Amino acid sequence: MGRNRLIIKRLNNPKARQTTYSKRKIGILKKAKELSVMCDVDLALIMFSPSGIPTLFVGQNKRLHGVMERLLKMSIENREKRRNYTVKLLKKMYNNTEINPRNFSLDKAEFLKFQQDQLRELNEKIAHKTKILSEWKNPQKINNLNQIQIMQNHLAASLNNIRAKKRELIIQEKEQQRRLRASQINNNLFI
Amino acid sequence: MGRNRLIIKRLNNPKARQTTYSKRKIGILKKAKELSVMCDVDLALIMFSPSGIPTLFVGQNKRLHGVMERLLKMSIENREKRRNYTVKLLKKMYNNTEINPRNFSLDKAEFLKFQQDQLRELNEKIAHKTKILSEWKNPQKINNLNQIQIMQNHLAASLNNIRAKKRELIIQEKEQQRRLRASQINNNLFI
DNA sequence: AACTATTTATAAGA
DNA sequence: TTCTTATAAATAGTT
Repeated sequence: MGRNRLIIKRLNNPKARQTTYSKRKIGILKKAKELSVMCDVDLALIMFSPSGIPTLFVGQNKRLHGVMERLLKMSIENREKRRNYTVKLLKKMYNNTEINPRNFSLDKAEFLKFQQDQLRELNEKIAHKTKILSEWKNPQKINNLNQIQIMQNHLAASLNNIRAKKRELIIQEKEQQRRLRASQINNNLFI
Repeated sequence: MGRNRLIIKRLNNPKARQTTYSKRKIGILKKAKELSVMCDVDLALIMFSPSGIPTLFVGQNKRLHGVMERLLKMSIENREKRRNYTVKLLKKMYNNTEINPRNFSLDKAEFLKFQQDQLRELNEKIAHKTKILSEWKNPQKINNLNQIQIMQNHLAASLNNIRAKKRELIIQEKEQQRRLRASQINNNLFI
């Protein structure tokens, strides 16, 4: 394209490489955007520049978004941490039985099923917590008189507690300001 | 481009959308390949066609490969079809250079990893919800004065709401009892 | 960062 | 889908 026809191979001149990257990056991002809009396509594009700066485009669907963003943030050192986290999680799932992370491919089929159960269970937990949270945020939605009484008592207690905490924090803040002023006065003595 | 200038917006005609996707997909894959080769760039591109068929390109560095493959597993049941399709497409792009299909195969072990990621994500969500819930249950644990004020207002409002709801429920209950008595009296007339 | 001669991509038609 | 071709768009080299 342009003044010359290029053969597609690695540009050896670093300056030319960077320049071409800058230009073509804009080009391909535009293409990605056009494609995702015109054809209503779920699309993700991620690039790491020659100098290591990442560029990300995600079109339409947000399901890809989280994954891509995590990928983007994931630096090499995090990757190790992440692996350790996964191993820890697996251990937990196996009731703290010691497992060799390199060996858990033995009973794949069964483990797959086990994981599916775990996923289902976690999803149920989330749904439950979401429900409870919504009751805390909008307690008037509760329809049972006993539960309402319990919640009312709790809310009243919480309100008292939080007021106390607030007073405490305000006193702390004033005390801090007093000390600050005192130290400033002391400093002035030595000027 | 081509015979006409198009405005970049969603093509409403499904046939045109599919056709344009087919053409532009080849185009953007070529661009991705060129960019990754010429500029020695780590690049990944994933698309889901209007009909749901995923296409993947990963350039240069293999680091991205695993993550991108896991993305593809979102529709693991279409695996064989997709694999053949992608290989065919790539062969075409690269002048029938042989491609090792192994690079595009997705097996149980990899799906397992994908599930692990999902598990991790769900666990993070649960942890987050648990934290928020604990703040609702014990608001005095919050240590930020602004947040405390917000929470206090919310608690006070909730308390009012729940008291109103309680009164409402009590009135409803009394009304119900009154009706019950009334109907019993009516019934007695016919005994 | 702009320009422009050329190459490349692609919309429409077959 | 595939090919053809007129035309729009991208971009290599230059300033």
